[in-house]
Amino acid sequence: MQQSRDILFRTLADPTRRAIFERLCRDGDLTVGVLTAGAGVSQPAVSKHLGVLKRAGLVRDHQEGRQTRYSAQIEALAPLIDWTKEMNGFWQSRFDDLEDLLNRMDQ
Amino acid sequence: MQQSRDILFRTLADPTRRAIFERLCRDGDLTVGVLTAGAGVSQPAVSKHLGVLKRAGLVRDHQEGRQTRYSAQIEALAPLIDWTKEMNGFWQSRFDDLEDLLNRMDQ
DNA sequence: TTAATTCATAGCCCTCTAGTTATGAGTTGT
DNA sequence: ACAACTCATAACTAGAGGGCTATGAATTAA
Repeated sequence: MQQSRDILFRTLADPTRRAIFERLCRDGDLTVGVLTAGAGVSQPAVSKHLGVLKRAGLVRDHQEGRQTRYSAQIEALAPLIDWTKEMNGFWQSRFDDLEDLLNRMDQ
Repeated sequence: MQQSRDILFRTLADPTRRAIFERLCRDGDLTVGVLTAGAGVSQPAVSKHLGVLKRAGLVRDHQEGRQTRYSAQIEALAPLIDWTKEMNGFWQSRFDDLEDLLNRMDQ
């Protein structure tokens, strides 16, 4: 849980990798060759990034002849959204506590 | 913009640093000493993390005698939320395009 | 004034990772 | 069968960054 959250943050921290994921969100189902063309790094580098993304659950792959097509798994972003909500919750709850205190002081 | 998004992701990627930010979201306004006590790393390490968080706009500091109090700036998470929305948007838009195509095929 | 406290900075080390080239495994076309 | 292609893996390098200790600057207490 915390582990997967960690992996997610670390995986998305690299700009090249994040760009690949963004591209897959936009354009759907792409081969390694197509992704390499627009990535600005070598094909092995792209493959490595895709491996990391896959282990984080952010992409899926399936073979199609001699090429591999990758697609984004948007649901894998859920822990990220949960985390921001949690932080907002902490924040809000502290605000509520303050309000409670002020109310009690009114009495 | 893209730059600040990058900085935000990289800043939140480190677990120790993220834990410090989480703590500040929960507990509000804390000194470096208090943060160090629960951080599991040395005080200089904590100070360095706080510096990184500050440059990312995620925390604010103000002097209070010889100690420095830090507090979370929850609004700084906005680019993160925007990004996830953007990814979801791409995803949804592709889904809509597919729907459009299917509708046109119906005619 | 002197001593103690609180934090930031400097300097160093060590690990982790993103990049590269080289190559191999699997697939398609001739 | 052989050549061309698509991608993954191996091996290596360089740089970034997170950790530490040591120390200095500023404030408070004795």
